[in-house]
Amino acid sequence: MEPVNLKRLAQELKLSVATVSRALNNSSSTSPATKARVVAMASKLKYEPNPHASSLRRHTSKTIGVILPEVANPFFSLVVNGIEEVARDQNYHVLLYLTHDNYEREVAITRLLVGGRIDGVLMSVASASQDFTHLDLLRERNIPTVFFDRVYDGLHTAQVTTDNCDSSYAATGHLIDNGCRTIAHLAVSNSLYIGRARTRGYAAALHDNRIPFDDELVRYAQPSQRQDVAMIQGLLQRRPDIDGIFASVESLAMSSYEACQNLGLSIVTAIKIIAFSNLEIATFLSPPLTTITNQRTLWAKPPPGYCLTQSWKTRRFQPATAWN
Amino acid sequence: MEPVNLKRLAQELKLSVATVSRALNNSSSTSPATKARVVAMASKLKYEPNPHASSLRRHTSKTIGVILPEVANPFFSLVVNGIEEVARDQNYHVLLYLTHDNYEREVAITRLLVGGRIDGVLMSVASASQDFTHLDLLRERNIPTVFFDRVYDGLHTAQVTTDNCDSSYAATGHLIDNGCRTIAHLAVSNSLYIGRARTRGYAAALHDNRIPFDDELVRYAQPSQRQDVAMIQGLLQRRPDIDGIFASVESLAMSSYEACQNLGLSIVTAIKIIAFSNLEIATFLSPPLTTITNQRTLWAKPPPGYCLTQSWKTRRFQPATAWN
DNA sequence: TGAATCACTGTAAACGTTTACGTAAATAAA
DNA sequence: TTTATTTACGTAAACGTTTACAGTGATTCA
Repeated sequence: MEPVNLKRLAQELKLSVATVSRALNNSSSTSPATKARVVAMASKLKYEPNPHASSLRRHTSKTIGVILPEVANPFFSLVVNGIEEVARDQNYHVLLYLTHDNYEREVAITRLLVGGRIDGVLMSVASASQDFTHLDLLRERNIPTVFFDRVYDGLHTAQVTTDNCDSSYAATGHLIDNGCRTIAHLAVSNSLYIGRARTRGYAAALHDNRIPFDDELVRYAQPSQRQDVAMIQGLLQRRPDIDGIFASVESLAMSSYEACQNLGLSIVTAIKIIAFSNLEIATFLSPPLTTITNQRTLWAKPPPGYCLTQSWKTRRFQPATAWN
Repeated sequence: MEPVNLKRLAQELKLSVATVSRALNNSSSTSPATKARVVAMASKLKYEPNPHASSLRRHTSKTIGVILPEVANPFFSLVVNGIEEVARDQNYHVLLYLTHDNYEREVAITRLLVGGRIDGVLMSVASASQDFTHLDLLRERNIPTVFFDRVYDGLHTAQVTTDNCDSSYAATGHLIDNGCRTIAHLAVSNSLYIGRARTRGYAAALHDNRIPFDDELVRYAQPSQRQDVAMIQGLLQRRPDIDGIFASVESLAMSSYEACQNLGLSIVTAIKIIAFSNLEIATFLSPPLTTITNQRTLWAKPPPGYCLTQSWKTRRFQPATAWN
């Protein structure tokens, strides 16, 4: 079985490979007649160009790499959906890599991508990352990079993020307005800009309401969900005065639900929970979870240059809960 | 700025390109001394091989294409997680494509992949597909293909699926055992094997319990979630005798929750709902949703040849609900 | 000593495309 | 008609890697 490539088409049509190639890329200097013959034969033999040959020659792959912590998470699911959709519309391909918040994995993946496999990178940094030198390689090799959500502010590139500090301030304030006085903050990482921003908003809200900042109340995500639950249970047992939880990611909210259930603590009555989340079915949770939702924003056109910070709008307090 | 490729390394080391290539692929016939020199220089210059050149030459890309209806869905999220993990372990790359259950999209994507971009395809067929000729192209071009969950039984390849008929029989039986007599079945598609199998199990359970099969009670998913809710509301209003719903996918269960809420119908008391679902937080739903869970199975080794049907285990009735 | 083997390296072709350049015929301008 | 221009196509090189093959010393064996 002969392969279907340009050479094959050329033989079949008694033309040169170059002419066939030009005809298919509807270059200007090809006669309409042969162009028609070529496309007819191409569709007859179901010709599909070999992308590796083309990428090698053109130095572009029409492929973008997407590096995420995980995909089993409503927020990142939405992100992947959006990325794939836009990519497909532009005839781009999406290579997906998951770090599972593992630093070594992130480094290994980044290294893989600098060989020319992709034309650009979309990335949400792993929360376990402390050292970001591996990301500098992306700029050294001139690979356009956009950070989103969990951004790395060290590299001077485009980034897409929410107004984390502001939203966290509002979320914490919302708990305070509803009577909470001892509010735990469950954070992802303090080496990431996003983590620091959310903690900053939390602290600012406490300060403006004359509530002392208590270091013991700020806890960080563990490597596994199981450990998260244990950590939260421990915290709630050590500090029975806690009457509010501000979770900076959805999974920590769910772990809080589980911890409260295990301890027999009534959510809403005893402890109110608010979280950054994109869970569509938050209303059907028992009790409904108050969420801060990252709204999807569409870029009408690419940003001018690569050093712009675009932020998501966040819609606050979605949906209505039992206590607000 | 000179590019970092084999030629560059060869110049730097005063060796031929071939020797450098052999040293890096630790071929047998290279002296340990030069091999060491080469890898040292490669890591110094942060050399990464160009995958397109390599793929072109080797006729393999170490890349698999994954074609899914969507990713914003706990089941497919889990699937993507698993695929990416195994792929990364084997040094493979994952190209992700989403069909959004759109037939034309699926055809277009399939065509894209036959040009040699990928070494194999993992696919869950779009529910809107009626015609499967586009999939035959995959076999014509000898592209290894594995269908999962929403399988296409026309092509004689490996497929991974749940014991749909059996699980549906059990799920429907579970509703009947709990007193339901008028059970609606919300299905995805009847052109897909999976859809037919699930409906078959539903019908068999009715039959074995001497409940007549009622065509009006079998409804199919609509293009949008909003329309699903409207469809279910319509059904429930037309047929107030419905006391059970068997949803063949999670989103239809969630739409049922919404429909019941809109109509003021009490789930559990008035209507019991059971669904295929991988929603981890199903217990936290109000009321908890009874689910049939697709358990993840690991293939210890690839199947012998490509015409084996491997099935998932399904764990039934997870988690415990208020009514069972 | 000569032939045979071995370890290592270089030469060159190939993978399938794209594209600068050359060339021939056809057309336009003189 | 001759000359310039255009149109359409072919030739060949390039992209970066792999690999069959050949070549070169060095070592081994007879």
